[in-house]
Amino acid sequence: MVKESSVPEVVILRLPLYIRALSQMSAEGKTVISSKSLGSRLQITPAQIRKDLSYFGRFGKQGRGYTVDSLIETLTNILGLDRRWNSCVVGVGRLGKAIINYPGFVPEGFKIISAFDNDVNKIGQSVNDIKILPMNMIRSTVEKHDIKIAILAVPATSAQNVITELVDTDIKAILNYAPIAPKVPPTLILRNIDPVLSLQSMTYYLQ
Amino acid sequence: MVKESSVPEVVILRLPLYIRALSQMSAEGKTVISSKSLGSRLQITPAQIRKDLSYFGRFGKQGRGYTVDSLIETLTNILGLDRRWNSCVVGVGRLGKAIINYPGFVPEGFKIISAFDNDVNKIGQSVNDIKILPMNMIRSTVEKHDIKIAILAVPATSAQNVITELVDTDIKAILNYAPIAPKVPPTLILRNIDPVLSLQSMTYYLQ
DNA sequence: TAATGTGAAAACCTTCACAGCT
DNA sequence: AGCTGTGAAGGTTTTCACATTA
Repeated sequence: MVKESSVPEVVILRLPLYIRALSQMSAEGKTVISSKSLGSRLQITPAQIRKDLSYFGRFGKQGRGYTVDSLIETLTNILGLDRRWNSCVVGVGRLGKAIINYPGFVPEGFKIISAFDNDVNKIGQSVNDIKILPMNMIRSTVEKHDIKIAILAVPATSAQNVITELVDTDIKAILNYAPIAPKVPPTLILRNIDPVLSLQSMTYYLQ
Repeated sequence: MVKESSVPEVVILRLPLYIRALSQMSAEGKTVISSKSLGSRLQITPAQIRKDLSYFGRFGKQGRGYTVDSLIETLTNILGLDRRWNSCVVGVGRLGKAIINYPGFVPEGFKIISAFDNDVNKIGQSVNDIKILPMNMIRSTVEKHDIKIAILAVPATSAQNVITELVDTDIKAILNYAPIAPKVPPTLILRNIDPVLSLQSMTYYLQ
């Protein structure tokens, strides 16, 4: 059987964590760190950090550790975070508005270009200088502005339908806030943000 | 070595998903389902569902499947979702307000009882009928109202400090929205909601 | 017949432990 | 001396496959 990629997904999920911790350390004036010190900050074993990094190359110096800034650069590059990723918000209810407005919600590099909604009263209005467009303009807008990421903030009841619409566009990744487990073709990247699931599993350990 | 619990955490994380899908199916009028049909709705293999359930008992009937409503009840009971869980929001900025206001953000059984902030201008005000209290009242309020869950929506810079404060109260679980990997004692349950990490790992697959 | 429940196998991920480099 | 990079070991999770039962 052919493997899509040889890097485990769990490893990819940890890389942004490394970048974040390294950036803090850089801000604190550290120039070199060991896997041990990075690990203790993140509560991850040093061996795991070294193993994770080893999937991509050999970035450390034996006896010394890693150069903070160059490791940040390397990881940023691996994840493709050295480019700008245009995104859009679909669904401009309370949640959608909060997402568009929340400063630092969307980090450097992720630019929200447009917002879509089906509510006739909302269309034409602006949120944080982003004009709300009708849903039927998604396809053309996505194409025109090279939007690759959709942030989905519609009610659960319409989420699957909207996703089916999105599949038909140039959107390549969906950050889904609707509390459903949507079906997407394997070519599309999907991440779910689902605080309710987190709450509902925590209680098991509280009894 | 002693195992804390014999049920893998991944299994616990999937149970709320099962409840959700089963509830939908129940609403659709289905009374009996097989692991196959439940799995196809959630894109999980039937074997995994059967294995997961087998950690807790034998709930199915060979040749038939599972009774939807009784499985919902069983899982709800296992997770402790048949009780009410009092919670509080710490940090009433834009995000905190959105959390308090968002309908269905907090599902049945999770009741937000109080909100805390350190901003003198906010203290005394109400959001969605919940009065904002000063931080130094957390300890007593949590005790008084039997609050077990804290939803943390403070800025990243103060998150670790607030968590350290929370550790000293009767709070047993934290749903953390701050973009940090906080250190908590192993007695406290922690779940992080971190959309930024999700975005930053998605891009790896978009290149 | 149709589907569960479950040991055993396979796949996957983490940790160990140490050779090797600075 | 100190720390990386990495095969190998160990542990965990998923999948297989089938005996069993309604």
